[in-house]
Amino acid sequence: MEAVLPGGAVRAFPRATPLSAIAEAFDPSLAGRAIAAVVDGVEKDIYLPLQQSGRLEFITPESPRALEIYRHTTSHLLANAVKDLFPEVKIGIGPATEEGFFYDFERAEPFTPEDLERIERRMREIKKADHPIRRIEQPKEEALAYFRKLGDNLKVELVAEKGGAVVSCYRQGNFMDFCTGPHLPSTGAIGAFKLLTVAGAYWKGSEKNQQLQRIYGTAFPTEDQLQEHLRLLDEAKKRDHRKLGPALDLFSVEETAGPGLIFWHPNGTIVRQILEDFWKEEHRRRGYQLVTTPHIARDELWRQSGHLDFYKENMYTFEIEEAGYVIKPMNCPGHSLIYKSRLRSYRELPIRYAELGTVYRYERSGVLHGMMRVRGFTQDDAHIYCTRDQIVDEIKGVLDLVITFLKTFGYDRYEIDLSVRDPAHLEKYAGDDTGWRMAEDALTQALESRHLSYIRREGEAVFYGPKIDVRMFDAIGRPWQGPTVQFDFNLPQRLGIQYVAPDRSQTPVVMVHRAIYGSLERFVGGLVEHYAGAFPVWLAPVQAVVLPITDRTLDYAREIQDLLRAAGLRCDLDVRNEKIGAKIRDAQIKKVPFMLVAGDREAQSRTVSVRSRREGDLGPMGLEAIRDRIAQMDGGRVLGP
RNA sequence: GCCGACGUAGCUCAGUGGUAGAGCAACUGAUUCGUAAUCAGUAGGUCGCCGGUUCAACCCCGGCCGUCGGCUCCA
Repeated sequence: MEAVLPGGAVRAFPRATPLSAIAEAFDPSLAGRAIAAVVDGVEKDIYLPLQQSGRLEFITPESPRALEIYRHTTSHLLANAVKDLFPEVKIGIGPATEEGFFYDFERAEPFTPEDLERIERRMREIKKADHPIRRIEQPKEEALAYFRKLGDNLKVELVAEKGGAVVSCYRQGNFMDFCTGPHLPSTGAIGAFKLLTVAGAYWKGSEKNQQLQRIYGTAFPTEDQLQEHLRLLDEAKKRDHRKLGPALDLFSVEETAGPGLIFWHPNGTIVRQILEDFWKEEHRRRGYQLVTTPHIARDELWRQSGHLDFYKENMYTFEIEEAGYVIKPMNCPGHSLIYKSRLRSYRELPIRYAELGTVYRYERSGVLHGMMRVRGFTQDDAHIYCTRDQIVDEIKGVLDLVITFLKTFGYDRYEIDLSVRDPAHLEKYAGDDTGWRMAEDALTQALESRHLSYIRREGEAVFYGPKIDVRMFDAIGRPWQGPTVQFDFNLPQRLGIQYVAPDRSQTPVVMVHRAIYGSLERFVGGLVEHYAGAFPVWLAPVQAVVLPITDRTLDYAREIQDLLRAAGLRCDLDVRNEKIGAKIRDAQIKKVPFMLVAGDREAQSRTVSVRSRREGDLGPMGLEAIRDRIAQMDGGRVLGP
């Protein structure tokens, strides 16, 4: 029997040699370090024997796959501990996740933070006991009988639904769970872990089912990695826009006015307006026409568009003089009315209508989240109306726009999803087959012509058309919902959006929805976290602050402020009777990019001592020089310090 | 909406049934100072809201509102 490693190394072994022994034979440094193996592409527990010749690969704690195995095994450890402490609890599912792991439990009493501590202590005891973790393959009936006897009805349901005639379970000490594996070879092999929170979660993710208690935790091979992860969580907390936003006086949410409604303060409004101006400029340049549509409209429009059927529970409606009205939850019907206000010829296509349109949507209270998920928000919405042979160019144009924006804001890592129909259920989609194929081809072609890699997601398209979604990653690597481009085969049909073709026939138009920011609220919230509140000069609400050392230089300081203001820069002046250290500290906390210290020396030489919020003291500079430097960073949309 | 936790001064947080506290911020005064907090004083609270228990409630109980962590849903 032969084992082949990825490097090509080959060795012979007696039949049924344990994988761990093979690992050690190949490379003594792997002894006790290999946590699992991949045999001919299938993951196996490390203590299992090799039954026939094959290609082998070993998973060590450093392997990318290792994390998931550690976490999954830790989730079993969690369930094991919970069962020990609360035998009456029924266990649900317990997978590894991106950030750690969880396990769902059914229990009448809620788990308290004290329970979590007890559970964690028990987990450590079981880890210390170092029980071997062993895979058991048994007839489905036996596994069912086992969980039935324990009264673990959730598990019984799972085993019954999944698995073939023979199912695999993993046993450690007195605890056994239904699982495909692989797992670490023993509880002692488990690394560093920590339980984090408990939350409600519906059984099998459906609101119709009972709600279970989900205990979240995270786990890593080493304590250092765990600590680093906790540090990152802490860093994310410091960047939280819900904390920084009000602290930097950007926005607030007012209980009196209602949840999910954003009040943009002067500082936030500066950032917002810069985004709006930049957006308008880029759109006009690319042949978009700006439009403005009303915030309310008769319900008839929404009946025609279909929203009253499929979007009703998200819409605010009211009645005036016996007529029903809707507060707009979307801009597309309005734009389409402008299109339809007269006959359109193929000669005027494509038509691109763009609007920073404020919409209101009822969102369930539990989903609201700072500026990210709100009930009133402004979409940077545009709709492209074109013919079928224009769509590839149009999509290319949108992608170019998207890339420009991502670059400008410093989102240099992103992923693209192409969501297409579920080939198994073509009947649930609006529009004709040729249209869908053309649209999908157009999206693909455009992506490829721009050399953008993407992930094709079958069945992820919405019912009215295929789409491209961009996921952008912020400065600390977290993903954010970014730009989106969607075809719509439904609305043109429902609203009769057509153009007169060269043969004089009325032809349905192709409609594309697209947004770059998504919503100004969400985008600005994202920027706050991306920059940790330290906006680049071009976006900073205050770009520079003049700090006089004493009242003697107050007039000189005013002069500097005026000079910068005259250049169109946003410059504050700290007139408080404070020591320079205190003024600097406060400017640092407000994350002002430049501090301009003006004391007697500077007044004498008509200079300022420049301090950068990131680089500290830069020494004295001439007034015009610093003004020009800041103006250059402003105009050039420089991202640096 | 559902499960759980939380809600005390502008902010961060003490306060376990007997008249509500600190630091920072604010205000006033003194100080005029060189790269992340000068000193002193003053003011600031129907303890989220409503109801109940009690001689007495920030504290115990119930309802509601809001926030947070999730689920579900989404720009």
